[in-house]
Amino acid sequence: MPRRRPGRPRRDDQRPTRELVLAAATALFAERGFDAVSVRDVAAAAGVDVATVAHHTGTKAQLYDACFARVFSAEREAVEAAGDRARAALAAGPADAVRALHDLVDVFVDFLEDRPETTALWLRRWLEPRRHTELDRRYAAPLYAQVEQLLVAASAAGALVEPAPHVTVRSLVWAVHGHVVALAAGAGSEARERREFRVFVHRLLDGLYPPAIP
Amino acid sequence: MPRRRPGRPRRDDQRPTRELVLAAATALFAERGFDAVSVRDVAAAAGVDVATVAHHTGTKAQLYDACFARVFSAEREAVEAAGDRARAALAAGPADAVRALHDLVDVFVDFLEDRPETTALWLRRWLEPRRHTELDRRYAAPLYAQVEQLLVAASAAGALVEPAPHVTVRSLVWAVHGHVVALAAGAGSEARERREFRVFVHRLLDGLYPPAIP
DNA sequence: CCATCAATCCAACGACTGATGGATAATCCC
DNA sequence: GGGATTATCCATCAGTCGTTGGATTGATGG
Repeated sequence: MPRRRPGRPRRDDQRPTRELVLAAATALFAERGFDAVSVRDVAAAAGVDVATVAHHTGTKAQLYDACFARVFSAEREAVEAAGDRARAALAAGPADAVRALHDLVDVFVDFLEDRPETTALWLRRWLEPRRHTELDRRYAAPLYAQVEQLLVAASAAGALVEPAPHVTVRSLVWAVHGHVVALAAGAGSEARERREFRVFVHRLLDGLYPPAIP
Repeated sequence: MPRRRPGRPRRDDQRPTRELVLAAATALFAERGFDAVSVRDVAAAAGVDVATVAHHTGTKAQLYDACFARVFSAEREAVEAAGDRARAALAAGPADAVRALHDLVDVFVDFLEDRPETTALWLRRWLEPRRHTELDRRYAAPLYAQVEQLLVAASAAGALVEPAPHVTVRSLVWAVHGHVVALAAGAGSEARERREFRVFVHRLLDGLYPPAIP
């Protein structure tokens, strides 16, 4: 390992240092949590010095927040893009709306399956008593509202009263998180688990909110 | 605050010290997690010295494990007691089996609503990459198997093929955890949230596995 | 070519961590 | 009563933590 001397190397030859640090920190925080990761760990994983981490991302808490903002923004963008497609289908009629709802949920499941660190960070964040209110407002609430709106629109003649849509959406999201955690634990065939979970989700939607057009 | 001198006070006048320490540690670990709680924090919360904590519960890791064993054993006992009642009803016929299934789920929801620290500890434990396999084997798997067995027995003529029962049970459990976290976040009326979540759960069961006798 | 600035590393500070050896006092058993 | 045991606290150790001041090197702009 060539010891790098102080000064100013590493520029333009690869990704900016800040991105290196954020990627390394995200992986570590997702795996071990805030308190079990030291800034020195992050620095070592990124191949830089602790002071360089501080220079680019400030304090440890700010680094943590930056990781969250990065991951959750990606999630929200993916869901909102699918939401736009769903809203377009909504105008076409209830049958298309039902299909759009299922597509939206599929996008969400696909996203979290491909990026398990998102689930890990979500769960860790929910466990922080101070943070999760702000988290709910900035990321969860808009996402939930989108699925909820689609749920109501897709229900038969909009006559949806119970179960309350927000409860259904929340439970669905948590079921996905549980699915991702189970996948990470690696019990059984992964492909089969993925398939069966999708069956569950779609049956759940159809069972709770029967399509208007059978 | 009367400074206690060394020696041997506190016996028989209240709960044993070990129980005091475990209760304090459980509350702290559930709220902040393993790494954010120091042994000194636990000692202060229990009103004893750090060395006393070590004397009764060993190292910090052993203390953590003791808290888990205590909480999860209580959970398993509650569910198994309800499981026994359910198995008794099972012999009476499919209609009673359906009711027994709903009762079992209600017991589970009640338990976690009353003891939110159980959910917090579960989630934290799932996030530990090394631990959750053993956790799954010792606590989760038997619990899941019990609900799963009841699910199959309660389904119409046992013709249950999909969605796979274990996926349903896992999703149900995670939905309950999400419900408890949302309750802790304190959004909206708590009584209403509890009621609506129960509606959701029972509709889910009826929708996915229609009772044999309508 | 020189002044300015950005990026990096080294070294260190004070605070806190988990753990433990040893002193002290109450209880138990004979 | 007196030794043995148990329970408690005090003091301290070595290690790690997050953070920062300052030195060093390269790029940039005139």
